[in-house]
Amino acid sequence: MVKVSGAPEEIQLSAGATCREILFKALSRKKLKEVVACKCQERIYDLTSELGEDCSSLDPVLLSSHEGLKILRHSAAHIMAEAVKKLFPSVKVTIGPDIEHGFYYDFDYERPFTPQDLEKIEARMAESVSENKPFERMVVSVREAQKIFLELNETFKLEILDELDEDQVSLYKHGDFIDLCRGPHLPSTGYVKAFKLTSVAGAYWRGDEKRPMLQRIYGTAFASEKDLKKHLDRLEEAKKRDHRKLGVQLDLFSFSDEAGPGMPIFHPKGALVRTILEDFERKEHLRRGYQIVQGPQILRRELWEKSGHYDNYREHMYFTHIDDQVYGIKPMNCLAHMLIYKSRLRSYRDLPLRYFELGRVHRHEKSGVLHGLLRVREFTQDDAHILCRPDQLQDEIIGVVRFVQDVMNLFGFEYVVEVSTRPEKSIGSGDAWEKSTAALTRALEVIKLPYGICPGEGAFYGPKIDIKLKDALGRRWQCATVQCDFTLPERFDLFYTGEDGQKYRPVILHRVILGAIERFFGVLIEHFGGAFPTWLAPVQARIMNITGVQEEYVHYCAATLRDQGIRVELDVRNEKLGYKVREAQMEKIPYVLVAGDQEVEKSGLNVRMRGGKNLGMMSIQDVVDLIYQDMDEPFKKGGLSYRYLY
RNA sequence: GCCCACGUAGCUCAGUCGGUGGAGCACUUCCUUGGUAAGGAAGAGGUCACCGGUUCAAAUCCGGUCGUGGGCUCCA
Repeated sequence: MVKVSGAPEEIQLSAGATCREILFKALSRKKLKEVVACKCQERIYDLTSELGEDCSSLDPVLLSSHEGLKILRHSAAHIMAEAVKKLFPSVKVTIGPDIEHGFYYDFDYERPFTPQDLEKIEARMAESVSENKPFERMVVSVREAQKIFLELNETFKLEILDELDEDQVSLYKHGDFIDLCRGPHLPSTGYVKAFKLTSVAGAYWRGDEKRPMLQRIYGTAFASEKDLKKHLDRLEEAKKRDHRKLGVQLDLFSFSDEAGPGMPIFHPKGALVRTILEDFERKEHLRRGYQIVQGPQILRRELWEKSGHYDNYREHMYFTHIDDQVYGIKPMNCLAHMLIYKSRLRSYRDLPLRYFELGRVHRHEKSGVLHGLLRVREFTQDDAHILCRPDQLQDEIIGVVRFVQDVMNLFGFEYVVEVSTRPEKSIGSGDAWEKSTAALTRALEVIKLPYGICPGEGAFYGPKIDIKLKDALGRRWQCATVQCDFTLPERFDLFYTGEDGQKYRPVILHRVILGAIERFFGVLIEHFGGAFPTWLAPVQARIMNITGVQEEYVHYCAATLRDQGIRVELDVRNEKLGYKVREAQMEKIPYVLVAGDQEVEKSGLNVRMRGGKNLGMMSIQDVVDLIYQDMDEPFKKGGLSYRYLY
């Protein structure tokens, strides 16, 4: 017997029955139309699959569900591959999975696809959809599959087959297009009601830059035109939040061809926001037992050799010469911190030592990866190195992760946590890697923070916990990170004197909270859509007069607010009030303070909040208190306390 | 670094078949003194990213360089 969720009774399971047959008995015709696959014990099957005897409960997978959408997109990728093969018979197909917001398929072809090609492919796909061809699943031996793909001259498929361990593989066929594929797929092509090809891009075969460059076509597909339109509208919305666009509009920062790519230039308002962020960080670090330090911008090459950077990180470094000496411009801040530790003997009583530096680093990032403020060549890290005894490691990691949580909550960020393990190019013993990886995961388990694992993604000197934030388009960017390092203490021969008078090696944690101020600022702009919370807003209030009569009064008001640390601007231009209000609104200034004759008479200001809400007239001191309260609000939740005043 | 697309005024964008470059906003001046998202008029503003080629003639066609965008790879 099989229990089908959503059906009133259990269904008799006859040998060789397919999912479709069982669902046919269990569900209404109307509901059945929405079903594209079924799920049994966390595995998803095609409707045409036969159910095993052990299947006791069956979940229909609806087209509108997350899983249904993935199947739809994967099938759309097949339909695209079919269309491409028809239009360009000499292409070779490779792989084509569904991805977060759509799908792609990589092709090997003698020339790149043009936007015009995409239109033709889309038209061909539409034909295939209207023919409503069934997807057929076939299970064959690897040998048979090899024969088929050899005949089709699909060499990439043969390569995949060679690497498979299984004896049997599944093939999917719709019309005359056949593909090696695990599935599952839609019952037929007609289910793909709404799709759009979005872009072409180069992509290396198997993501390896030494292998051939393939042509990747990206597309997206939805269960209905309405959903597709909603998605495209969301993309349009996201563009408005793009930090590069807002950076120009709000006059926060710029890039200049003359200065060079990846070199951000902070304008007064952007520089003020980051100054506040940095000021907050300095105070918060001091509060949490860190010590502020500062190292030089360039250090001798020999020191980079000693640390291992010269061997492992050289291609990302810039070098310069002083007299006959080669100096490396720092891409990381650790070196000087090591020297501070070494500058005197350390006792076990001194540990942990937490050295904090807002360190400006330079890294030679490949030209193709630069991206607004989110990837630049010069940036400032809120970097710290914690030197501690092995028995303190656990608590220190927990302290850092808690710090990250507090700060992310302050801004209201959602984040993803990942543990990255040993990469191919790395230094240190296997034992040290294992120990430090375990220390990281154990810390996350202690504070019950869910995490994923990224195999081989660690830094060359140790494993790490990464905390990633999303930008307006949902792309993930690494911000906070905690990295274990058992090798730097050895390379620098760091030690402390233990209780017994013997020498012991300290352990190092490299860690950042915001990560790079530049990147964090970029993500922050997108997170708030440019409307910074009052404590961070470069201009907190704009004061404006209605006519020239009140000009002297608004100058007085501005001076009064400024005296109490409020960041105010004055707008006394000969313009109508509506015009001045509109401008302040577009600049996303939290408070508009208006003075007309009534306000002058009563020594008050009329308060309009960002977004349009009008609070009416208040005394000047009440306005100051209101803004103070607004500045303090985000900190109350987390038990933090901070106010930037000048 | 690799693949594709793009580069016109401070910003957003027109510019046909190759024939001495346009609009809106912003800016300056003048008029207007107006109560919560754009009052009116006039003016100024460009080596069409840069270099080279084809042509009687190039923003426009071709090549190169630089930069930007979307990906790949890499990473905070």
